[in-house]
Amino acid sequence: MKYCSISEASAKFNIPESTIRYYEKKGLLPLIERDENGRRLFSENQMALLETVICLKNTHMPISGIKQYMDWIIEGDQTIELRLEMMNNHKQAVLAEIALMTESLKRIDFKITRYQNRNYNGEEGLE
Amino acid sequence: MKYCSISEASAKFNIPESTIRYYEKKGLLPLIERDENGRRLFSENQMALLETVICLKNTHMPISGIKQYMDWIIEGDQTIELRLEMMNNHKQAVLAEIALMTESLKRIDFKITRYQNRNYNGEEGLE
DNA sequence: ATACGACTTAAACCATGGTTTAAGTCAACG
DNA sequence: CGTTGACTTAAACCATGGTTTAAGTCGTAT
Repeated sequence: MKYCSISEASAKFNIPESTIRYYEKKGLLPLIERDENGRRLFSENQMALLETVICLKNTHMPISGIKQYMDWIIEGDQTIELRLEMMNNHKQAVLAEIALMTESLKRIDFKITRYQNRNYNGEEGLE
Repeated sequence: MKYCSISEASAKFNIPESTIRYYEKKGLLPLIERDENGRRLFSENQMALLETVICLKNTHMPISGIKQYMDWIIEGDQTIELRLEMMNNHKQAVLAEIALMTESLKRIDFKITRYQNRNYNGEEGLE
């Protein structure tokens, strides 16, 4: 099994080392091993967990939620129902956010079109 | 022309009055009129501008960016090119963010499926 | 030997985006 | 007349999510 240093993990996922340390301190990355000098060793399992953290972060789950999820993973199989429910809820929240952004983007597109055509016919106000 | 009070604007867009005041203080809502007692009066134009602020906020434009856009609106037609460029750039940023969220959602969906089927065949690690 | 680079820690610091508080003004209602 | 409700202000406060700093340890290359 190959292990990664923090710099390799940082480079692989393109996030600062300081952020990885911060995540560990916040409990998002439990069970990270250390070498004989106290340096973090990321196993493939840990790299997968880090990728999961990033994935949840990309979809705007708060730190507290990610921590809860990670705590449940560590607890083991008896938390699968809880994790399933959490991911289902999160999925709905993400879909709602994407829908809101997509809707807002329509209005932005409308502005772009208006600016491109300079359609100011007196009905449009200031914008 | 009908005017709205801050409480009506708050109710219409479902955001706290304190947030509207904060936006005005930050320069996102310029030229708001006042009645003889100093209370804010939102014209239809102002309501449209507030909706624009909310739209940009929904798509995660920072306050500083929204302020720049509003400043350009106040400046008038000579800033149309700048506004067009800004909205085009912002649109690309929003599309990129939606793409990232959509991609991350795929991984979440994969977890959901795995939890539903309880497919733990020894190759999956802890999750 | 020493200096460099990669790492460690705890704690301080920072930006962003609001929210809350305290103190006050005004108009209308009982 | 007084109190209630809707509003005003400036300033303090807060949560979130990191980032930076300072001081130190280790292994390796010169």
